[in-house]
Amino acid sequence: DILQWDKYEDGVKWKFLEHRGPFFPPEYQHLPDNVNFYYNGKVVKLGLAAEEVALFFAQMLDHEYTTKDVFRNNFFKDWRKEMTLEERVLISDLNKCDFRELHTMHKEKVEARKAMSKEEKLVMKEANQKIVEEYGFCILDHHRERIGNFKIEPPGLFRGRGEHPKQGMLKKRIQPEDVIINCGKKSCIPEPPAGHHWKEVRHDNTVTWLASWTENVQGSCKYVMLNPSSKLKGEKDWEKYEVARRLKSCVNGIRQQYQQDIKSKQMETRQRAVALYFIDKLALRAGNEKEEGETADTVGCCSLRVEHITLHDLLEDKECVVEFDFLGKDCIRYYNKVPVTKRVFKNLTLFMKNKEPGDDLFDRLNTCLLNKHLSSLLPGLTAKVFRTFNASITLQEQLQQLSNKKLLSYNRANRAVAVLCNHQRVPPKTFDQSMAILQSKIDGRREQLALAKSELKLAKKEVKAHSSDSKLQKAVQRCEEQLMKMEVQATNREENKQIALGTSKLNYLDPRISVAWCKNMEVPLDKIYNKSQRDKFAWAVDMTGADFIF
DNA sequence: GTTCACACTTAGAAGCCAGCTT
DNA sequence: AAGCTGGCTTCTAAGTGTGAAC
Repeated sequence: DILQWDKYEDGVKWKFLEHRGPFFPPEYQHLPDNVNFYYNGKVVKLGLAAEEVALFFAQMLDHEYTTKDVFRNNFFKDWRKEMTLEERVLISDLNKCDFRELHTMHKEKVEARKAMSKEEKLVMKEANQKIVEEYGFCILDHHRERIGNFKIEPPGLFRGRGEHPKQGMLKKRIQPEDVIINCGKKSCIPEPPAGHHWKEVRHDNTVTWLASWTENVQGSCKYVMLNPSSKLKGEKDWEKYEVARRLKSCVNGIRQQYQQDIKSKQMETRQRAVALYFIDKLALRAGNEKEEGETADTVGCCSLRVEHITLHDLLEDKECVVEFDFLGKDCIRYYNKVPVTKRVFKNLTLFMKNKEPGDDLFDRLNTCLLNKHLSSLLPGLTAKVFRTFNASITLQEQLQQLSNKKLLSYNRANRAVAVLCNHQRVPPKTFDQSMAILQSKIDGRREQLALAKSELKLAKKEVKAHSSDSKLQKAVQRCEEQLMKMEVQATNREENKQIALGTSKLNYLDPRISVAWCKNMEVPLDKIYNKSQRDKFAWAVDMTGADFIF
């Protein structure tokens, strides 16, 4: 059933689609009378609009964001737009604003929520479930499917990543009048909230979204779409991995070709070949152009600048080393020292000749040209397929090599992929502390084991009575098992310190590799995938046997 | 060609909660 | 019973890639 993804004519994604429309956050309510905002030491009663935005800022007072100049300036500028004329005349300096009472009130509210009784929490939970039940599902071609993000994003202050020029700007409240509904012609049209109307109701079955609106900070479109567990998303996921498998069968030829292309007389071809070499070898992202000043300064392969690489004829006993140092997606730093072929090295020297640090490394190349070339080599091939392919093939090879210690091996293999894809995380604040605790537990257990062992020895010597013997034997065994478990946990945790495994698991690793491995190793699938991951990969669980090869 | 709009995937942070220890 | 921790969920920003308009 799942394999019928091409059952409709070109571009048609569904025949029937019915849903309740998105769920809107509650309207803002005025602050209680005893909570005050102060300007220049004096109480100022703000109007509804200005007060709401003030509270957004107040809530973030503990966050580093509110100390940054860009954030503060953007916030203040947008906040003033929400003020009445009178408020705007009065409030001209953010430094004279005192939000502390609002901040305290917010923290107390959070505390109060935490301190709720079990019964109260249950009431809340049930109310939430009712909302999910009502708004969280749709009917798509006879199937009831979960919607991913059925809630309209509440207003707040924009939190960009890294040095984002728009951080702190006001993200405005979305009204039904801003929202486009997409549903089937023959379905019930969702009812807008009382007294409101939709911006538009359309019936476009060539797209998969159920509702959309334009966000005011970046001017981009936001969509309400299905959950990853849905059939529609599952089919798309399966297709993605099938393209990657097709790449596997012709990657040798493609590699030979770009090695040849590096010698081309055409500069464009040579740049394309070197870029592809990086994308294949280092799993770099494509690197689309970005509008300057609109977002944080990040790059991918095609948008690398001269300042992002340093060439070393010799570095740490290796010849022809390229040192990469740049900010990638989400401002995650990519730092790597990579020995490359002489030919690549010579070309990079040439590409950098007579250029300033801020100039493009590949001045004749962009992602469009690269992808056009790739799709001529294999239909459906684009730059990002290399990431999927290299991630999945790495997992498969690693699992073959490390087939001894089961779960630890799987995590190691997963980790190798995460390192390749540069999926990082900030180590948890309490990391060192919790490692120390675990270590002391291990030490304690080790002592216990030694004790149990010597007791057993003694018992064997002194008494021949096997009843007490087997009891001690069991104690030793249990101790050993627990010790082993903790040691594995410690190794895992240490090796995972700065690495995020989730992203590759969810987006790059063909789940059929993992399903087949579980079957072969007799490891239960839930040791590898939690509930939502099993739901997302239901298609793979269904179709995969122990003999699957990527 | 170049730009822009659009639709969709990929991403880390933050929030939340169950289950453990103390 | 309270506090902590780690895993899971939610959130939404930030990418990729295509096709139409200019």
